[in-house]
Amino acid sequence: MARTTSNPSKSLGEQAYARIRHEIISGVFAPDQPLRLAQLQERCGAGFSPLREALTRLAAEGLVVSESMRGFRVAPLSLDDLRDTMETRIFVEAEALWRSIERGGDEWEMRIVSSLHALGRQNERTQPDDPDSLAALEERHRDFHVALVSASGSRRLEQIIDNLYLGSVRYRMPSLSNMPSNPSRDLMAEHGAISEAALARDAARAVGLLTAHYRLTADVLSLAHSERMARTAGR
Amino acid sequence: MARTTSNPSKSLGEQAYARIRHEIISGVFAPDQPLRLAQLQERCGAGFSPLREALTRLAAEGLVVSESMRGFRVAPLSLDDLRDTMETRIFVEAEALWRSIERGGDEWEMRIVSSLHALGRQNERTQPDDPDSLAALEERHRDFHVALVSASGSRRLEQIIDNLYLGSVRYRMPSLSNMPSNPSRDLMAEHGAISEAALARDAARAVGLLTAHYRLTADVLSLAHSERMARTAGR
DNA sequence: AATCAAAAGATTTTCGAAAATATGTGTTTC
DNA sequence: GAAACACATATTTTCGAAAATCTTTTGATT
Repeated sequence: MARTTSNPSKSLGEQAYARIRHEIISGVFAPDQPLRLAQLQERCGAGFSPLREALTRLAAEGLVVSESMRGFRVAPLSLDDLRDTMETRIFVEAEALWRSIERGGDEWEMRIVSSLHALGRQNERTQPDDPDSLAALEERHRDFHVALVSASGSRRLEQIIDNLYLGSVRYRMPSLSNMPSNPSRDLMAEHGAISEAALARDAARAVGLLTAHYRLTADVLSLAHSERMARTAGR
Repeated sequence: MARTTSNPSKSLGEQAYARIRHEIISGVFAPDQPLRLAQLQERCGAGFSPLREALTRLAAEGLVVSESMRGFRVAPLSLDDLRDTMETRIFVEAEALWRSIERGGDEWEMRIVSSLHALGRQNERTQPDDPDSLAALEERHRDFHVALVSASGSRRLEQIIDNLYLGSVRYRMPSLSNMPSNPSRDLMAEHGAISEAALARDAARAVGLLTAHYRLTADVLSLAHSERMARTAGR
């Protein structure tokens, strides 16, 4: 079979999955937007079977919703879901961070240091109007937070944290592009302080700082989401 | 199209998903067993597309694993996974129970009382050699534990609890059928005590009892799993 | 006997036509 | 005008053949 675009040694289903996933996260597909097979077939260059497979998988992850015999839609966003997701992240990641501080070794410390460094570098070079560099920044940001909790010793907690991150990232992406440089907030300082407390094995302080970091983020995103909803409703 | 078996107003994909899910949980398909499309096609009477869709969904839920270009297998079981899953259940359900005790109203209390009652009834009439009644008992057991934490107010916690239950139920099913009546354990008494503490709004006691209940279960299941592994390895 | 290559076989993955279902439009009836 | 029905269109869902890929067997060579 002739691959129209490229051959990254991945099945078409995998490619379609990755692509649709990315386009939902980055907002190309808006919340609640119907995902029609014919439309995706053209866009992804794949047949029905791999597309349905990709959508089913995304539905299981919570990025799309599927109604029997009526196809798929991008999963909706809501203020309630944002708050719930962020509070649950705090609850789970606080525990995972605590355990990581107790159990983490050199590898864990190295991962924190290096991911924090990479986050800072990407932060310097990111242009607010360049979607690619924003996506890269988000990736670094995720890597840092994953690194913090990566020594919990629990595969299950890791999976839960992954899924909760996925549930929250869609609220952040539009904020990133609309808020070039946040005035009253020094994100790198917050990240640095968390990292410092974690490496000093001060679990209580690290967890407190992480919690505050997420609560602040939740507030910022809530505001941005509400404004976006108000703007969209008036169209 | 002529449905060979029945028409429960569900798509073939849904049917196949429910069936394979049930057969993995109940042990018809053993851990690590390859799931070949041709075999499933015959057994489920569905074509490739709905079957792949069902398997993809089960893979996202963690019941099967998928290797690119090499198909699907039933997800393996392990002592580590069992321990991790049960400890994570304790962590998450303890929080959800605490919140439910704080927030639950009449509906929550009614749900606990009625599901406990139904669990007791099913417990009386269950025959250890009847797979159907064992499945019904497991269903009642699940309903009771879901009821306990059903007033947490967090959709995310509920989803996590659902998924963790799914991750642990496969370890319980074989134990149920091999241990007709557990000698040193009165499960109904444990459930009754948890229910009592929850309804009395004694959060600390309820959480303590629930934790002990799950720890005991984890120990029993660990033992049973180890014995099963030893027996299987020597064949 | 061990090693490797090519062929044969088995299995997964993809495609597009056909069936099943949902949605929209117009017509009739009251 | 509103409800009810039939028809036409749009969309999802399913099927089975064909292509792509992996696995095993065969056979030649050292």
